[in-house]
Amino acid sequence: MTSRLKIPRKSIYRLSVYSRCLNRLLDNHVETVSSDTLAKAAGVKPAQLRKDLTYLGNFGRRGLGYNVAELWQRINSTMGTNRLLPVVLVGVGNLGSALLSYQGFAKEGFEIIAAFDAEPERRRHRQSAIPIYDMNRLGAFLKSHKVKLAIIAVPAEAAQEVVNRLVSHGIQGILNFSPLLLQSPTDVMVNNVNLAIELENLAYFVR
Amino acid sequence: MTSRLKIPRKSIYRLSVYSRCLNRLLDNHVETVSSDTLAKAAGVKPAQLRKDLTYLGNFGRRGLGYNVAELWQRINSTMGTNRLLPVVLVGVGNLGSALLSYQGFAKEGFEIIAAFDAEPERRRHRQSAIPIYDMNRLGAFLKSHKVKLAIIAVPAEAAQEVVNRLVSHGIQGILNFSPLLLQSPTDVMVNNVNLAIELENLAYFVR
DNA sequence: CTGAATTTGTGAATTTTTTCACAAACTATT
DNA sequence: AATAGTTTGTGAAAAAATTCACAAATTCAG
Ligand SMILES: NC(=O)c1ccc[n+]([C@@H]2O[C@H](COP(=O)([O-])OP(=O)(O)OC[C@H]3O[C@@H](n4cnc5c(N)ncnc54)[C@H](O)[C@@H]3O)[C@@H](O)[C@H]2O)c1
Ligand SMILES: NC(=O)c1ccc[n+]([C@@H]2O[C@H](COP(=O)([O-])OP(=O)(O)OC[C@H]3O[C@@H](n4cnc5c(N)ncnc54)[C@H](O)[C@@H]3O)[C@@H](O)[C@H]2O)c1
Repeated sequence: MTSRLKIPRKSIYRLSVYSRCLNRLLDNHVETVSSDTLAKAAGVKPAQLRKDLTYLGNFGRRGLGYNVAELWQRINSTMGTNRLLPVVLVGVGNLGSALLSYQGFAKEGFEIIAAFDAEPERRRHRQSAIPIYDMNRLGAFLKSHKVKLAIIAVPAEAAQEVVNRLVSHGIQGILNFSPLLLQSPTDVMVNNVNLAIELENLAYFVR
Repeated sequence: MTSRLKIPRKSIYRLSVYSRCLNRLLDNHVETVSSDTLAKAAGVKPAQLRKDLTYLGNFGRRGLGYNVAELWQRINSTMGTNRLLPVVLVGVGNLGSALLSYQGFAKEGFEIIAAFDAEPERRRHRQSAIPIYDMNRLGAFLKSHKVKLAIIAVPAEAAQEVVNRLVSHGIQGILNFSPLLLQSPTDVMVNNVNLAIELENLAYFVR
């Protein structure tokens, strides 16, 4: 299938997981993998894995399994994770600083190319190759660089205003850490990471 | 319904969201709210909100809506978020430090009562009311305090080993930040927070 | 080359989740 | 107390997601 088939959101999440499992197989120089083995590693049922993969075409070999390198390649080109994607960060407080100094993003396909804060001077002591700018430079920066994704780690009170500014400057995807439901146009996607809700969920099922 | 009905996982997540919306209504001294209004605030359809609430019993008033205080009370007692829940943190690096200094958890019903790190002395300079212990004190601590939940923010290489230790000392719910799928007994619940996967997801749907 | 053993790909069946749509219950107004 | 207007609660319908189960394709051992 060369046409761009609509892949369900949940499948996209799982494809990311599969890709990470494949990384480890590649590291171990494993050449082929069956849906059974890969599914176990990814924590899903084999039939689901196979169904997910049909969105990318048919390229498994019956009786043998999938070629690890090819599968990896297919998933990553579908997900667009072949190239390093630029991201901006807004809010360099406790959490933002941790994100800034995190080396893992590069390995996972992302690069925070700049950070912004209402009080950048307070943040200057943090040594880092990534520049931290004042918020008044946000518009110009987003205009000159073609960034589509942003992470916001500002206090809840400021989050909606920051979203509005990001949206007005063309940001299309936002990862939000503030524990607040943010309003945004339908063509701008906001993914929320709410640690308290995750903990609450654990607490409920634990008893 | 007084019997403990099984509430679906997705409903539990949404109940957490509703609870947060209700907090704001309480702050504003709003007394009643309709499913329509609350659903809009929570970003769901009214029918879904009502269906979710039926797991808690019937206590809306037709023609009027729900009493905000009562609804809040019912959700929170179902979720067990009336009392402050103790949590331990393992790994006080960049991310763990941010979590430790986060004041927001208390407001959301959780309290990090202790942190553990393989190199606690490196972490001592961080001033905080929360003690940071060496890993060899983990077992004794978990035995004396009755903690069921843990957050792990250690490097990926160490994550599985930490899970094993936590599980062996009776931890039943784990919030995992390492970008790795961890093995655990079926009666121990692990929720993963994987920022790279969230970003990848955004990136895909943004283009 | 043969036959047993694997493993994919996928329609169909099943399960889960969401949405619809409306009677019943209540409010508010006059 | 009658009427008009809301809003819940919920079966039933629809949609979405998962799982089953098996024919077809291929491998592999001898
Ligand atoms: N720290 C955590 O572990 C943690 C955990 C869960 C959720 N969160 C959420 O993440 C967000 C950040 O938390 P934090 O602990 O890093 O907070 P923080 O107060 O340490 O940092 C917030 C930063 O945002 C900057 N800021 C404030 N208003 C701004 C604006 N209008 N524009 C740009 N920058 C602005 C501040 O200068 C500060 O540097 C909060 O919404 C918090 O609720 C944090
Ligand atoms: N920092 C981020 O923004 C970020 C973002 C996404 C994911 N993560 C993940 O979160 C985890 C922590 O990230 P980080 O940046 O804070 O790492 P870090 O290296 O700054 O901190 C890790 C801490 O864990 C401690 N540690 C190591 N081995 C241990 C063990 N066996 N037992 C107990 N403690 C041990 C170390 O002493 C250190 O203090 C990693 O798995 C990382 O991939 C971090």
